[in-house]
Amino acid sequence: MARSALPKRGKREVYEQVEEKLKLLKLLADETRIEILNILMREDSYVEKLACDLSLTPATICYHLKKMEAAGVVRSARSQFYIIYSLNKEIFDKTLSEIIKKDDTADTEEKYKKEVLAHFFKYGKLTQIPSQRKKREIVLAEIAKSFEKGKDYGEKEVNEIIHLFHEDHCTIRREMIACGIMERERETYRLI
Amino acid sequence: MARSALPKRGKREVYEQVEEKLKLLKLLADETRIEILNILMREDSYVEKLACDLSLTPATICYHLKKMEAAGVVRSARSQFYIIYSLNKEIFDKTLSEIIKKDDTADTEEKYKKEVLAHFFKYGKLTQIPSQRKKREIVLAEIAKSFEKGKDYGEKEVNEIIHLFHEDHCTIRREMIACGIMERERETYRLI
DNA sequence: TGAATGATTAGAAACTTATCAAATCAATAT
DNA sequence: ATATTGATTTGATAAGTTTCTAATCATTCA
Repeated sequence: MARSALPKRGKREVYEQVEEKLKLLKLLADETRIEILNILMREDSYVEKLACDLSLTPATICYHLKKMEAAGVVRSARSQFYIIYSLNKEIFDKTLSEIIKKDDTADTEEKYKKEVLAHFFKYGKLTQIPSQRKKREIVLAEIAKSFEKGKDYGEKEVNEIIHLFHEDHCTIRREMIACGIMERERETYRLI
Repeated sequence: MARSALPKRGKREVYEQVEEKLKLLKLLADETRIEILNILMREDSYVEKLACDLSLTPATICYHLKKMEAAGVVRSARSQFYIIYSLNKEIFDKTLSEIIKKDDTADTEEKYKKEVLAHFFKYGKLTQIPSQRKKREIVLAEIAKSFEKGKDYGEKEVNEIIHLFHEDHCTIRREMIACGIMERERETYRLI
C-alpha cells in the first residue's frame, strides 16, 4: 500500500502566540519556584526569610523572585528594611487549556483567513484555486510568503516556487499580478 | 538596629506533594509539546505526521509523545499502519492554583490559623492586635517565630523584634508573657 | 556622614533536557 | 516468509537552567 509522502508544512508560523504562555509555564515548572509560591500563598515574605525557609542562598531566591516578578506572577514593595514579595493572585485562576490553547480569538479577519487557508490548503498544497476574489487573494497572499521582499525573480523561478503549491503556475502567476501582489517589469518579477 | 536571625526551618518536608504536579508542569513547559497538544486538540494524529507538521524528526516526536503518555496527558492506539495518538482531555480543566497548591486539606485547625494570620498580617506587618483571645494567641505565636528557642533576650532586643511587626511592642510583649509564650526572669526574656 | 545589613548582579560549575542519526523493533501486504 | 515502513530506543551533542560564591548596590540608623 502506498502511503502519502507528507510534505513538510514549513516550521510553525505561530511562535509568538505560544511564546507568552510558554513563558508562564516554564516559570511554574520549577520546584523551588513552586515552593516559593506556596509560601507566598500563605503569607507575604522577603528574600532572606525565604532563603531560610528553603535552605537556599538569598542569591538563588532573588534570582527566582526577579524572574517571577518580570512575568507578573509576584510583586515587590519595600517596607523598612525588607523588600516584601507578594503574590499576584489573578494569574492562578486560568485552566490549563486556557494556557495551552492558541488564541483562536484573534480578530475575526485573522480567523477568517485561517479558515480559508485551512480549507484550500491540504498538507501544504493548494487543492483548488478559489473562484471568489476575496478568498483567492488570501490564498495568493499565502503563496506570496514564499517570495522574498525586494528580490527580483525570473519567470522560471517564479513558476518553480508556485509549482510547490499547485500545478497551474501560469494561472496563479497571472493572478498575483492582477491583484497587485506582484509586479512585472520586462522579464523580472518582484513583490509589491 | 538588630534584625532577627531567621533560624532555618529545615529543608522542605513536603517534596512528594509537589513532585507529581511538578511533573505535569515540566511536561507542559516545552514548546514542541505544546505544539503537539494544540494539533491533537484539533485532531488525533501519528508520529510521522506530527514530525512533518512541526519539521522535526520522528525520533524527537516519539520522545515527546512517550513522555506525555507516561504522564497520562495523551493516549495511543494502533490503527493499521499507524499508532494514533489522542488527547486525554480531562487533565486540562484544572486551574493553575489547583496544580501548584500543596494539599491544604490538612486539619481544620491549621486552616483556621492561616485564615486568622492572613487577616491580621499585611505585608508582614500586624495591622491590629486581635481582641479575641484565641486569635490573639495565634498572632502572638506567629511573632514568636522570630525568636530563637532557648536563647535569652534583653528587653530592648525583644522590643526591637516585636517592633518589626507592630508599633505597640509594649502591649505585645506583655501579652506574650500573659498567654505563656514567653517567660521573664529578672531582666531576660525567653520562649517557653 | 559612615556602618550595618538586606537585595541584587556577575561569573562559573553542575545539571537537565531537547534534538538528531543510526540501529532496532513491530506490523502489514505481497 | 520477507520486504516495507512506521515506531521506538540508544548514544552523543548542544543548549539552557539552577545554584553557588563573591562582589556590588541600596537603604536605614546612629
